[in-house]
Amino acid sequence: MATMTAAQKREQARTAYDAFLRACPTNQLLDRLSDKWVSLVLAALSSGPMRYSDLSRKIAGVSPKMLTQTLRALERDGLVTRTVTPSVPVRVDYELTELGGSLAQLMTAVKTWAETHFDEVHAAREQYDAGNAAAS
Amino acid sequence: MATMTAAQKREQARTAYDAFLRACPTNQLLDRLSDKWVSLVLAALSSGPMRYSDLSRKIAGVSPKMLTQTLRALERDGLVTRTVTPSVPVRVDYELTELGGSLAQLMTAVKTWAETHFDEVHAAREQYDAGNAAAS
DNA sequence: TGAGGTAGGCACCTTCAGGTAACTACTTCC
DNA sequence: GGAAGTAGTTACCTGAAGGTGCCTACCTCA
Repeated sequence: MATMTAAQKREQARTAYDAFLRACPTNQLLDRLSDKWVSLVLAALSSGPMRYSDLSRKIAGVSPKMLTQTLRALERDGLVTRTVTPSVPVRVDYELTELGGSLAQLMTAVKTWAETHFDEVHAAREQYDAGNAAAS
Repeated sequence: MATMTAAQKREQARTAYDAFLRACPTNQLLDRLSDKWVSLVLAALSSGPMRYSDLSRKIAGVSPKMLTQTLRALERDGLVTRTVTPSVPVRVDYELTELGGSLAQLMTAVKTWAETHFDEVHAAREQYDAGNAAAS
């Protein structure tokens, strides 16, 4: 029975995890929030509504595919609104909803934490790296 | 000059992005925080110190590799402490530092947001999906 | 008149994060 | 004496996220 220990345990653990953590709606939202581009788009939009091309310029490193994908996800979750103005060249504006705004505030709080404690983290890193190098 | 438009622009954009956003220390910390396992480990440790195997059981879905990797990263950033007790089988305890605790509180705030607004998000999703299906 | 901008969609292709499995050294329990 | 647990490390491999290029359709400006 030695052959099934690892596999079986893994299987059991996975099942337990699915039931215990994966099914938790909070976790699903957390996953969404931890997306790389979501925070950037949220930050960009927190200074007011923007058009698609404005966003792609402001965030710069984002590919059109990812930008569209991220915006669709945020729109689906009711965090941003997508307003199409059927003018001469079709113009599309994206804007934070109230819900999105409240989330953006939270992200700002996290950002503030990062800014406040960055020096501590940085010091810890240097100390860790130095200790690591010396220990060898 | 038509051949360089896309490539050149992309290059420029990438450079601008690197200088403008990637170099921002806050962004680096944000990246760390948005890690999938970091939040889970933080949540697990917020209820008190735990041993390696305790963590691997509690979080379940995590592989030993990812757990070690996550813990090392957190330790390096001064968010958790790693205490080795050279007892009979080497025993290792992980515990949140003060810094880690403050971050865990922030994550809890985000979690609270997610719990509070989950129904709104869920409603938005259903509406979006329904509208999408009907529109076709 | 054709090049460029606006708002993406589609398909391919690469990369790398993360999973899996196997191994270590030491000890204790059966 | 060997199987199992503790705390990992290492090498290998896959799958999915994300990047890139190419396409549309319409309009305007040089």
